[in-house]
Amino acid sequence: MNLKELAHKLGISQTTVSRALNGYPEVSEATRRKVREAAEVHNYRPSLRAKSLATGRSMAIAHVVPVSSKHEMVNPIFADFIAGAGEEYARAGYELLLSVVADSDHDRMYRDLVTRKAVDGLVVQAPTLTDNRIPLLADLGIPFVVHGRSSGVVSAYNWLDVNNRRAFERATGLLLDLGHRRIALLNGLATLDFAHRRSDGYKRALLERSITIDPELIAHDEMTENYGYEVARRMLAQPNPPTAFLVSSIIPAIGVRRAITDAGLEFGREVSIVIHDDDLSYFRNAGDVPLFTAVRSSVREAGQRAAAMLLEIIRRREEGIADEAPMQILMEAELTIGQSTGPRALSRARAQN
Amino acid sequence: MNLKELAHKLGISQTTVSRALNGYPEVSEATRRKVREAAEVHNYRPSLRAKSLATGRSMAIAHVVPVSSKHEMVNPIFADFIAGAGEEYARAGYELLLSVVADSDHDRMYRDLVTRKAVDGLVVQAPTLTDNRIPLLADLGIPFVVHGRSSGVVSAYNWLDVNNRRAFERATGLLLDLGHRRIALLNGLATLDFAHRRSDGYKRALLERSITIDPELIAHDEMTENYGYEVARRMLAQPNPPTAFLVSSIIPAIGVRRAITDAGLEFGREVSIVIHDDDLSYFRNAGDVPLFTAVRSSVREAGQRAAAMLLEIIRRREEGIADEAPMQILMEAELTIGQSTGPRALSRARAQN
DNA sequence: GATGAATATCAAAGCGCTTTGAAAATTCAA
DNA sequence: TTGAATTTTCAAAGCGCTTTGATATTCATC
Repeated sequence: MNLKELAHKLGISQTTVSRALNGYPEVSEATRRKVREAAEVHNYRPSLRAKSLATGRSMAIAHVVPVSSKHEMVNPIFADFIAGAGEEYARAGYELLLSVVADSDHDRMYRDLVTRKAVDGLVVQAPTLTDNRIPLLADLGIPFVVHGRSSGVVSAYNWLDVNNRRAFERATGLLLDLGHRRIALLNGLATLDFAHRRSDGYKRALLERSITIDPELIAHDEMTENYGYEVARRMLAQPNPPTAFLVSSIIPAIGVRRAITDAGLEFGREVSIVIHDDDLSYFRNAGDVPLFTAVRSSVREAGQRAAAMLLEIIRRREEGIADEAPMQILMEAELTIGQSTGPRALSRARAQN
Repeated sequence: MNLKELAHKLGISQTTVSRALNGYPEVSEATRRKVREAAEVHNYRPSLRAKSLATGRSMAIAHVVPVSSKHEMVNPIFADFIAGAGEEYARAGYELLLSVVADSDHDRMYRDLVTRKAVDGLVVQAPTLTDNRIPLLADLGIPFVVHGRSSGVVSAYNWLDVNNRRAFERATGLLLDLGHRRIALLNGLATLDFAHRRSDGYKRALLERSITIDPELIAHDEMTENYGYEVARRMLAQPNPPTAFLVSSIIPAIGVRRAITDAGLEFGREVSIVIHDDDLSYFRNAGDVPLFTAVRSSVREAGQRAAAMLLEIIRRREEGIADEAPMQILMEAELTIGQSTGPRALSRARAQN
């Protein structure tokens, strides 16, 4: 059933049917009701393709999720981010186009999506230190929002980010307050911008207390469980092992915990952990006293808000509202104390048994 | 730059340009080359919307991923499944449309996607025991592939599944061979079909050895880390605790492991675990001797093969090849021994210390 | 009852591509 | 050299919708 047939069936022009269904005012309530009923009865839905060709809008947003070219991995936190964004898109009648693409092909992918007019807007995930996707998209002139920031990009753009520096500065501060001096940082991939902001926060807190930074205690990699395990195991076997770990995600933190217990040490007593908690739905760090002490920021909420921001940008552009200052949201992480942290005094005492 | 402009620029008709770019034979090599070059220079890409309207194909596949309505969770294994499928789609020039929708809205979503002609095919995820999406899609007459099966659906349909029954029968058999008699099963949501097949395999293995099934040792829920932890903790505190756990995913298994060590028991010695391993990229159960003994089947490969199957079905339909028997692939899981299993004799001896 | 404004409907053009059926250009055989 | 066969190109129709500009209808006003 298409528009033509429906109009014919009703003995009304296509114009009127189209207007009736799209809520235009220049159609009488009587006909509007008749049209609505007929559409319902015959289960009529306008063809998306025809509609988007006619309107010039495709009512779709693309998320290009990077797949690590080395390891062919796709980060599970995207699942929650996309769930949040998808919710918002569904509400507004947008579709979500997902491309899983090796980092190296991102440029071509974005260019393609834009020049083929596949989508009305884009979300950029996991920006690197100087991410050339940002100038590229700005150049292509399509609305986009970055989840995170790219320190090396000077031009202004729309982004939504967590205050990673502050979060990690606070987390480090907490461990310092507990007396820890050898604090390991298990960070994400060194190419990613957020990892640098986290390092910055960590280092700033240490330097403020005049503690020299030991590069041996800093690791960068894909945030898998196994990475957490292997690095923690190695570090704990050192002559002067860390008494605390700051871990960029709950997933490697699970590995760190495993390494701690494997080494016969007591988690949260002899060795402390603070994590960045994305509030992943399958890894809720919940409970009265959650397992991990954490700086928490829901990635699902980030997805939802990034999507809302993008839709707002698109709306404004369509209404011809002049491009004002770019939209930028900085979310603060909240610190919650769990079972994974304790004073260093105790841990040293125990370790000396 | 659109087709008309490009054709005008070349002083050639749109027809010829279109044919040249789409590789039709009725165009001379000389003009084809000229057209290709010009397209390259002016960065011309045909508009997806116009193309799909003209051809009737939208070159897109939808995956509707269920979000648990109770808990608003989205399963991280979809990330890997979709990565596998996305790879295949990209290769064939298809887009992936992702809808994250509460179970209750699936019907409407599917109906919408089809009647609005948004996609050429669909993948059905996480089928329930008698999943009404299958007859619905068959009725709508659109190509689709089910990841998993639905026991209550009698009509034939295209699916790709792991032999869950066999896998769990083997896994249970292994634990029985090791002398375990109290074996707990931590399954997925009871509404999902795969959970029943796994239960079946488990029960069959027990009954074959005349071991009565203790419903107290069977749990069903969303496969989170916390679920594994809580259930295992409760079971281990029982008067007659299990000596082994069969766990439906590596994620709750991590929780089970936590409960075991929390209880002061030795993982892999006093209490054994066998998992179903989806080979998730961020939770690789790898190494010379992997952490968990597992029946493994890569969900990423499943995604890739399901996508390939769907594209083949679409291809056949387009070429007017008569609808033959539906396509069905049953993948066998492979059993690998890890550090998480040991004989019961030892575990009992230890437990009695 | 005539006039103008407001309201309701319509026919037709256009979105950017593919594809059909016809025409033009080229090749080949006689 | 000519006519048929073949190859190459083209103009125009059509995909299913929205939207423009025009027309028909209703209503209030003088």
